[in-house]
Amino acid sequence: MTKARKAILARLKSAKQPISVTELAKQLSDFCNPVTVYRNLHYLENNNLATSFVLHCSDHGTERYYSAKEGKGHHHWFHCESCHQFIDLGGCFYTEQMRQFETEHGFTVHDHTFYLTGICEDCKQELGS
Amino acid sequence: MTKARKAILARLKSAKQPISVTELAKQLSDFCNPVTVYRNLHYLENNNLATSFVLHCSDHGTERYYSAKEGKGHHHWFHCESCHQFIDLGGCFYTEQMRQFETEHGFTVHDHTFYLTGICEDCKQELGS
DNA sequence: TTATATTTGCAAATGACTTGCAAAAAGCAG
DNA sequence: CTGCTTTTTGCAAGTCATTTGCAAATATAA
Ligand SMILES: [Mn+2]
Ligand SMILES: [Mn+2]
Ligand SMILES: [Zn+2]
Ligand SMILES: [Zn+2]
Repeated sequence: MTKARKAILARLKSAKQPISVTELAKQLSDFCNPVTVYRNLHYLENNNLATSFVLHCSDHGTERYYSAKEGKGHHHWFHCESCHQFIDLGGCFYTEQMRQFETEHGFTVHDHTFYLTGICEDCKQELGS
Repeated sequence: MTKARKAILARLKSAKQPISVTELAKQLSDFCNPVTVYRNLHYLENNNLATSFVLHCSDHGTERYYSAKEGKGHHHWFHCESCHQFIDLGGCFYTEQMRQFETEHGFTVHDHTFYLTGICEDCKQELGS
């Protein structure tokens, strides 16, 4: 495992929330090239060391966010469109319902996306109201 | 209301599922410019005549999909990554849970995204297995 | 119909993400 | 350690959805 690879994985592990590639590349900018970040994130995801999802935020547009995959299963998140922090909503609670949909409609689910966007408690206060 | 606007809204209304801007622009290509499609979709959404969401499909990448907003509330969808058709999962059933999350975490939800991706029944057969 | 406001097309820009290619680093055998 | 093979990296350039500036065309108001 190369040092760029190690650094990226370490950064993902130390984060308590998903990070966008843009942000990650910025943080590692004097360590490696953005292209290397992209390539290694693919590598990490293919090797089950990381997971990602695509989220659209009004300020930052559409980006892919990554987290390290350490034991704990699939989580869902709330994203604050003011401070851009994520709040963990806990483990996935849709497995049952997805099975239901599968039998009901005959399709096979490969993946699912669920997230909330809005304003977090702290930002509500800072922005008054 | 201009004729481009009317044509776009008509197309959205006649569709029984969300359409990507790319697809919509292609369908209306000898009628108006893609830029006009983009601009009018923004107009329609701002005026509550259409809704949209961003979805990532392995084949087509990340795109925004639009539907006409005719009475019926917010729906969720399954997207087939083989034939790229959407299957309606019915009206939104998360309002209750979102209120729950709001009180639990103190944030205010402005929007939410939920969708499934996979292979539809027909495509499973065609692709054997 | 004329004046004013809005919309359209075209060309160019943006921004996330990918790709070709040659140099650099990592793995491996001796 | 050393020479050799494989993988990874950086750089430049490309792709693709979406946006923007600007002047011409169209719609709306007077
Ligand atoms: Mn954000
Ligand atoms: Mn698709
Ligand atoms: Zn916040
Ligand atoms: Zn299908």
